[in-house]
Amino acid sequence: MSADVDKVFKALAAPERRLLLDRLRADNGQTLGQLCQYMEMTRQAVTRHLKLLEEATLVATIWRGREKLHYLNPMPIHEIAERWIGKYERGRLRALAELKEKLEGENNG
Amino acid sequence: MSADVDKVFKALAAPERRLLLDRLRADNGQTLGQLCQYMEMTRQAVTRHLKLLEEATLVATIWRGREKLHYLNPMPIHEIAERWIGKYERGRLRALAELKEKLEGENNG
DNA sequence: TTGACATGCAACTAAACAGTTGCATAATAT
DNA sequence: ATATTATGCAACTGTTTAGTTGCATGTCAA
Repeated sequence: MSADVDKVFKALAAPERRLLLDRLRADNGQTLGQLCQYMEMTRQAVTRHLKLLEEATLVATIWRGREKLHYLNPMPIHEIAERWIGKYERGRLRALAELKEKLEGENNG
Repeated sequence: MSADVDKVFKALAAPERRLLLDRLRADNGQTLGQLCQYMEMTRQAVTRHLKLLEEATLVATIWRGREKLHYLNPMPIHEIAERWIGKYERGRLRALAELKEKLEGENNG
């Protein structure tokens, strides 16, 4: 059901791929050709980035004739926010206070 | 103020580094030696992972004598949740519905 | 049915990354 | 003072990743 967390994190690690997601968020259902317009690299390179996004299930595709439409799937990002980042949000202030105290204490002592 | 987003995403991309963060979350302020116990690699390799986490400001360190203490800084994760993931959460259901509709439509048509 | 177009697939290259080994330095303990 | 401990730094290696070029395939339009 949920995409492999590691694939999602790895897919999100490259700014080029985050840009592709941003473009789909702004205008969903774009073709490869359209997405290439924003990218400073060959079509084939863009294809690879999209493949990684697809394998992380961050993007789903549909063929329409000879065109391939790309759709954003926000679920994996949602799941990371819920399950992984949420874990770090709980106790965030505690950790921050602890960190601040330590840093200040060591500097003065 | 806020860490470079790209560094944070890249730092989070490796499961080894996420494990280190998990260990610090469970027990903050550990030394390099302690952190090495959880990792199946040399001390020097762990040092590099910690360096990347530190450069992403996900970890802050203090020297205590010859020991280096490592503290989790949850702020960058918080900021990513707020500024980046939040952007995708807004309109999440819209995007999901749109995706579902497209997928089903094309399969039947 | 031919030409243009949208895309896929594969081989290659260059750069980035993760890990190793070996040696150096500084703090602690005896 | 000396040995031990905790760590840093640098060179090297193997693997992964990002990008390129070239060619193949299928769809659409004239």
